[in-house]
Amino acid sequence: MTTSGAPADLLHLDKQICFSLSAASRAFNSVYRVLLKDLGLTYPQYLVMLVLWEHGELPVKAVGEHLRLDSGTLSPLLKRLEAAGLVRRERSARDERSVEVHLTEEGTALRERAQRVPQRIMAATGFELDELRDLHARLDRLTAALDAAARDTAALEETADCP
Amino acid sequence: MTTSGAPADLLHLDKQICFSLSAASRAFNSVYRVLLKDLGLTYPQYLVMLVLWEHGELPVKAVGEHLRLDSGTLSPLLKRLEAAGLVRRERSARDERSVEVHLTEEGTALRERAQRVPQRIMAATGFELDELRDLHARLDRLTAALDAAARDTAALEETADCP
DNA sequence: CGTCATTCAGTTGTGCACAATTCAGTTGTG
DNA sequence: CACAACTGAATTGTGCACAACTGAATGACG
Repeated sequence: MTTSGAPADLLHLDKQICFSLSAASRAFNSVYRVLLKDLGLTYPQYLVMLVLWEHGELPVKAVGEHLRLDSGTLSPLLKRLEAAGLVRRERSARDERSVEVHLTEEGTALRERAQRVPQRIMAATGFELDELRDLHARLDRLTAALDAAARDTAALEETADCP
Repeated sequence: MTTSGAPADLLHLDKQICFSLSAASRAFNSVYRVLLKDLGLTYPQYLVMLVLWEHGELPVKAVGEHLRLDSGTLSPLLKRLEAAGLVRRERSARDERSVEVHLTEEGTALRERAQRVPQRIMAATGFELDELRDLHARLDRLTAALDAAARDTAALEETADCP
């Protein structure tokens, strides 16, 4: 595949598609930011709280697996949640390497106030529930494919010239 | 609308949907990161270059409008592109407030090597062109709705209790 | 003509994402 | 038991997103 086989059109299309994903992500982020300001949470902090509300106490590692975030992102984020009084972090007794994240009473209580967030987000999207679910499914399929491609870096490196 | 009207299910669904968007965005980012390493570009830098390749020289302001990014993000990013020798920044003669971003020869030449990126991305997604276009359209519609909602913060603040 | 609001780029500060590294704790193997 | 390999969290450094602010240049209006 030579470069001349890929017209500028493709670059233009790429701009539209990759831009629309990052724009959508930032737009979502910005709407969540407004709604979450009341709760004193950022969007990633909200995601962490959702995981904890759903599963109760979890090791940092497990939180990271649910959200695909590593310790480099989670450690400072969890410290901020702890400083805000929403969680406690405690070294696990059975494995001293592991740190368990517990909800405080305040953290548990915040769930009540968070209940109204999703509906307001849905209202802001103007999408029907079905449509959101459909989008959700597509995005997950996309993510799975991209992850597979990223994991197999070598294959990705060669797609351009080794069929 | 009371909180008891919003069952925990909605929080669970919200987790799935908002998580899948941020996950998709990060997965895309990570695949682009691999492909763009060759070109010495990050993903946002690539977006800026796409805009410049398409439109030629532009004031910083215009670049920001194309990508919905503000000067706080663009100023340091453009400095890095300048340090890499891909663009020059020059105060506009006719309006000294404005800074025009020009492609250098090197920046223009990079376009050739960028041509192959979109196809490799598409291969990584495993999506057909039509499907990507469809996703693109949905995401844009979503972004437009979210932007409208965010812009009208007051309305958003009230959706929960003031019909 | 001078003042004042606006516009544009840049800076500062906070928070997130991620790669790379560090370090303590754990586990497997000889 | 000893030692190597691994694991989990934290730290460091780079870059992006965005809010809030600064400061210079412009333009409008009295």
